[in-house]
Amino acid sequence: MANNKKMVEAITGRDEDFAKWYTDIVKKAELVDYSGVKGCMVFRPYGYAIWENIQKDMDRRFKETGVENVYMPMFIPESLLQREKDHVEGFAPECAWVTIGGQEKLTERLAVRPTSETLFCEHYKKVIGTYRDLPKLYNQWCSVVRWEKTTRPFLRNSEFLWQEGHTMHETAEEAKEETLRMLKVYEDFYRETLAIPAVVGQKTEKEKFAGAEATYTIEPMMHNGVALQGGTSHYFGDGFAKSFDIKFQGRDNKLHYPHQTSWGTSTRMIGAIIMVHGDDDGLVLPPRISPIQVAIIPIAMHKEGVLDKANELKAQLSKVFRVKLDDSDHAPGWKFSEYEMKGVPVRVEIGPKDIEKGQCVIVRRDTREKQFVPLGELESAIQKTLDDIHEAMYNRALENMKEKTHVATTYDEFVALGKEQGGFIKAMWCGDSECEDKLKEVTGGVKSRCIPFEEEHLADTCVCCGKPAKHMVYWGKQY
RNA sequence: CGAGGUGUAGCUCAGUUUGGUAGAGCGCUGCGUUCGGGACGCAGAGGCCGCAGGUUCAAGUCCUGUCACCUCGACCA
Repeated sequence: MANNKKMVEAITGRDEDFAKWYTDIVKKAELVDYSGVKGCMVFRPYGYAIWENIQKDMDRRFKETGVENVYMPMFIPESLLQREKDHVEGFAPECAWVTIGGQEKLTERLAVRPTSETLFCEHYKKVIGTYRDLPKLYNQWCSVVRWEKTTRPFLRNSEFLWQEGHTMHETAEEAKEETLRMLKVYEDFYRETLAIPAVVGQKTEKEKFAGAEATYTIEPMMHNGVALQGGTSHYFGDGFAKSFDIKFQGRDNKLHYPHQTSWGTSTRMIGAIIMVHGDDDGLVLPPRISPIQVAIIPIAMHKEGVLDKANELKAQLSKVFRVKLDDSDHAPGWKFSEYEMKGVPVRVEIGPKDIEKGQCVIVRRDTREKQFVPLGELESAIQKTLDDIHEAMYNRALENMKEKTHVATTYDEFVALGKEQGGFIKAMWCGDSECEDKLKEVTGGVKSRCIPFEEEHLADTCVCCGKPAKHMVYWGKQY
């Protein structure tokens, strides 16, 4: 096989057809399978293992801030969903409804939860009585259902797995702090665990969550210049508390409404991993969530001692890493490609020549860099390589994000960038949603992503209407 | 939800125009030879042609309907 040829033939080139490349990876890396219901997918072991590793890491981070896990029912009576006006308007159009139970028609139809604010509120009403009951910091891992028109694995599913945190606080300040604290948890998780950089900031009025007072978001940039809403954190004020009549007796012996937050991330993060890090040969998984961190490939394993040595390495490395020894009778070259397609960060090759010299070969997935390592130093070499890979993956993603971030100071610039370049566009904005509508219209889908925490002053006037600018906004097309 | 496309073996697809015995490559199973970038030989298994109706002596092929998937819009995590 020629040196510069793609190693894996089964996957469409990334720059050739990004959408097809994405679907190829999802299938070939055995992440999911389609089911008989539109937009509902089977998580295969390898795909689910990624989710489990994500859960484990995030869950630890949540709990370190004092969050407790709970589980709410999956059905929401229609009357309950309707208690908060903006909320129901936002979600009712994409609800799945249960109207029959067994043989009986239900007197009130039940929504399959699209999100659980209303259920948490109903419960909080019962368990919050005094300021001593606050804060309440609950999270649940579950699936939710939204009847989407067009679906894509991980990015847009009818049913998807996620976590939703819902908290109640004594004061608005505390709730606001919590909203930003959890956004920071997401940001840290993306950087430290997924090796994905992102823009963080506040959603505009038009883009904020149904029923929220403020919505914050983390927006990573995909390799093809399309943004993805990677997680959101909402401050609700006491709006839901009023709608649901949740009150507590304060330190002043008077009744008060508590202040609320919610925050969520979903299996969409797996889509982000694929689209930020993947290459022409398949997945490239961040080492910290990769189900297999080290794939051991024995070379000429029929030869005396090879398999024994490979097993020995496996036993030794398994104490520290997630390890797979592939002793199937596929040719080594086949195995190389297989684990590259699945994004395994480090491959260890061990063959007769290595054993003779007391060494082995380690190869990193992201750069394919090969390294001969004495067996005695294998563990530390792998640890270092995994850390290096994480670092390099983050830096490449950051580079891509920077490269795809443009500045527009005039309307014409904005339209040209939006139509031709993709990526983020930084531009000033007056604060009117009419300008958001117009820019989206003329660019074919560029929307405001967020107002970043760190704004720059690029110009005095709105890029769209020319009125005085209030904010710098990141704009872009999104999944 | 609008426009277009596709459903035939595990996968990629031919066969549909002109109705007449279900096909290829890859993969899979067994045996042997191989093994440092998707090895080779021989022998095999595998299909209610997405699903439901209809037309016909006869339907993968024609007609209705339906479901799923893909691409592009509108909507959304």
